[in-house]
Amino acid sequence: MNYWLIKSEPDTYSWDDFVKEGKSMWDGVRNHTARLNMMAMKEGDLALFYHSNEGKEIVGLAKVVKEHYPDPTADDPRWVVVNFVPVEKFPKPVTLKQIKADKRFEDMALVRLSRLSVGPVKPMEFDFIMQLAHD
DNA sequence: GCCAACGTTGGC
DNA sequence: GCCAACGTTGGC
Repeated sequence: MNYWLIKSEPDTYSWDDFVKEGKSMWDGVRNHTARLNMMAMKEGDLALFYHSNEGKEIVGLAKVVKEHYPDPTADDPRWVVVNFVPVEKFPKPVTLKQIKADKRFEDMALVRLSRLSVGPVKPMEFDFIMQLAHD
């Protein structure tokens, strides 16, 4: 089981939109590093759902229900999508500010590669986030 | 609105 | 194949 973090601008696609749809095809990723991460995702992997730009906080948890397949919105068939379903909305969203202030997250991809839209999360980091999101 | 980080493009 | 110029993303 691996853990991930996926970013979305809430103006474009928010957590509420995601819940309303019940399922999401994560399309539009046009970055090679992000693509590699998507291709490494397995069914059942968990992903933190982050609101970039507006909010700048991790708002909930999603689960991979379908592994990578070609992105129907792309000209080039090498771009891929993954399907997610919502698992849980966090009672206490974890803000980027909190994460940056906490030494346990200093090596986190979210902090070090701020522009990466789909990044890995270490099991320890995932556990800490889950604690912050629920206490 | 600015700027840093990063990716892409195009001239050489 | 290098690198400068430019565009985009995302935090502040």
